[in-house]
Parts: sequence; C-alpha cells; structure tokens
Amino acid sequence: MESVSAIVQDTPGPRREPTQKRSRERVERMLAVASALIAEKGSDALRMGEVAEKAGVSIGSLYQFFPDKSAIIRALADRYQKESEACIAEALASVKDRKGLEKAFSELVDTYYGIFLGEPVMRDIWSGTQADKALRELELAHSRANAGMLLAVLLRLHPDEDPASLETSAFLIWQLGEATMRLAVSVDRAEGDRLVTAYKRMALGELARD
Amino acid sequence: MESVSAIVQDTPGPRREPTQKRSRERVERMLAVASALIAEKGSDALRMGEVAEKAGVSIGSLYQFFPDKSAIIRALADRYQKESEACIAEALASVKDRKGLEKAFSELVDTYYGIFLGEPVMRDIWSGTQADKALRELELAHSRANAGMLLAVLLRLHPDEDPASLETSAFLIWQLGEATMRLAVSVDRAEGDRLVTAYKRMALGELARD
DNA sequence: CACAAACGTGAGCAATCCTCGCGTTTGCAA
DNA sequence: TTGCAAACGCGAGGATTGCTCACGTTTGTG
Repeated sequence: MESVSAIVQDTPGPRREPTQKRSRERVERMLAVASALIAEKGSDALRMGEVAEKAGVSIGSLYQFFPDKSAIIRALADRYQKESEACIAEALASVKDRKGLEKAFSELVDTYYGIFLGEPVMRDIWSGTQADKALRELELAHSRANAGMLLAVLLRLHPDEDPASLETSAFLIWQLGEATMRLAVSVDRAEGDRLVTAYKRMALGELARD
Repeated sequence: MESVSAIVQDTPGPRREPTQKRSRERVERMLAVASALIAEKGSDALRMGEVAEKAGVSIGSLYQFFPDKSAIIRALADRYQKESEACIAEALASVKDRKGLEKAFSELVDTYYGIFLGEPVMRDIWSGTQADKALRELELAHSRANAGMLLAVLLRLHPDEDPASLETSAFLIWQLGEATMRLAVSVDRAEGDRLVTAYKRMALGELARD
C-alpha cells in the first residue's frame, strides 16, 4: 500500500497536493481530459500541452500536480485498480470450497474480460505497451495485490499445502490471466473469446491441482 | 513471411538497401552498436545520434538504411526470431508421440528461459515495454509463426481433434510462455525459476488434454 | 573517361517534455 | 478589517531528440 502510492505519485519528485477546493476540481478536470484523450488516441499519443489546453489550465498548473506525464497515467491506473480490487474481493468473498472457487474464478475471468472490452482507457494503459518503468512497477504491484487475494482463498482451502508453492501458482495464474486479456482484446472478438475459454481451462487445471 | 518482412523494414517508407560491400559493413556496425547500447541502457534510452556517433557514421547515413528508430529495433528482433525459429524447429523435429512432445516442450521452455536470461537485448526488446505499434505487430507475427510450429506437431499427434481448437491452444500456450519468460526475468532468479516450473505444469496440462 | 546511381554528410527543423520566475488568490490570525 | 504566508496559476522558453534535405563524394559500368 505504502509502496504503491509512492510509485503512483512521487517518482520524479513531490508535487503540490491540491488542498483548496478549486484546485481539486481542476485536477479532476485534468484527469478527465487525459482519460478522454487516451480513450480517443491512446496513451502514446497523449500530449501534455493538449491536456492542459482541453482542461482549460496552463501547462504550468498541470505540472504542479503531476510531476511528469507518466504520473497522470499512473493516477488513472490507480483508480482502475481500486475498482478491480473491489470486483475481485466481491467475486472471491463467498468461496467456501474448491467447487465454489472454480465457479467464482470462472465468473471473475468473464467479468474482467468484459471490463477490458468495455474500458478503452484501462485496456490502453495495461496493454503492455508502456515504455515506462514506473508504470511497469505499478502494474506489478497491482498484480501482486490482486494475486494476493486469490492466494488468500487458496491458503484457506489448502491449509496443508506449501504456501510458497501456492503463492507462485496464484501469482502466475493472475499474471497469465492479464496477459490473456491483453492478447484477447488485441485480436478479433471470436478468437479472443476462444483464448479466454482456453485460459480458463488452463487456470482451472492449475487451481484443481492437489 | 511476406508480411513480417514488410513490418520489419517498410513502415514509414522504403529506405536504401545496402548494395555495396562498404555500406553493408556500415549497416552491420550500426546494428552492432545499437545492440550494445540496448544491452547497456535499454531500448528506451537508445538515441539515434549516439548510434551514429559510436558507429562512426553520420546521422544521415543511419536514416538512409533505417526509416526510423523502431526499424533498428525491429531489425534486431528479426535476427533473434530467426534463431528462435531454428531452436524451436530443432526441439520439435523428432517428436513422435505425446510423451515425446511433453519432453521436447519441457526442454524447449528451459532453453528459451536460458536464452532470455542470457540475452539482454532480446529480453529488453520483448519485455512488453514497447510503445511501438509496428513492433507489437511484429511480435504478434513472430509469435504466431512460432505457435504454428507447435500447432503442426499437435495436428500430427491429434489428427481427429478440432484444428481450430488446437490452434487456439497452441497460440495461447506460446503467448503465455512468452509472458512467463518476461515475468520470470523481471523478478529474482529463484521466483523466476518457480514461475517457469509452474508454467510448464500448466502448459503440459493443456497439451495433455484429449 | 564520362556519367548515373549509390553513398555519405551534418546543419537545422519540428515536436515535445518540463522548468522557472513571477504575478494572483485564498485562508487565517491578529 | 487587514496583513501576510502559503497555495495557486501562468506561459515563455530551455533542452532534448527524432528525423529531413540539399549538397558533396565514391563506385561501378559502358
């Protein structure tokens, strides 16, 4: 938690935190504009000058709250991560046995796939196209956090299994799930659906391993 | 094959093909310098001016043979792909039955992992950090070609299986293998080894599906 | 030897990220 | 109310870097 927020905001140096109501609204506008521009043209084509102009602020104001371009993207990524965490927690909350885990996992994958298909910004940010070290580290931190929720269930269901082995399984299953999502949304819909189905089969096989 | 070479060289517009011996040697120097710089500082930090300077050529000469920065990286990627293809073909050549496939696949994964660990340039290029559309397409084309070799074996071993389903399996297994490699080399060695082992288990499970 | 095509050059253009010095507004305590 | 420090806001311009282009040089060929 601590380290994640550090990656989100503080990499090149601290920036002013908006304390007044006026500037908080301005920051919201900046993020909204950035999100719209990424949805439209992709994060590679995001231009700081355009964000400032469309948000009705100066370039200087933009840099008062975001230390660099990547910080805007990381801030957006962090919002999506909060939604993801809630979504995963809800899906896994009521799991009581292996059968329940399989059902919950399968539905979670479908939900995630739907989110990936429907959220162009999230898709763009996590499309593995980021030449940005801080963003890669943030993604890894998010992924570990998400895998951790899966691990918690596995530890509960398999208390006599080697915890380190379960952790590796959970982490890999989660990472490969994200890789599958990225791949599935980059090919046509029919192939994407088949890939997600095949992934679920592979992941469930690993989850069923005793 | 046709489309791959198109992605490698011709995206922003054709450039001169080196016909004289002298210029071929110069192009080799440019690629060697670029490779060394990527190994040292990563492809994000590759500077065209530095490549030209260290190769002892002018910036203009560099752009006569590579239409843009990404073309240099794609040219290097293409060389590694040729090695990969040979490596995969050799590993899968003598597969006669399912048992043989499992052994060959397992060894192939180990070999690939070793290559990833030992080749900083290849690791960097395929680290999923490329904000470069042409390079992403090239990676997909390479991956489909490699998955195709695995598919050929599967079709041979399972002639009565649905070919479309086998193709999806082969493609996903290959893509997730590459994802696992990228992940494994980005964490510490011990965790990387565990992840590769877990991946092999998952992939072999999918390969054994009848 | 003439000449066309390939080769080689580097100053400089254009795009873009980000800084910095300075003016303005806000909240608050006296 | 008023004085003031801190927060806010601004945008010209510094710095970097990918890439172009007009021109000079070398090479192969009839």
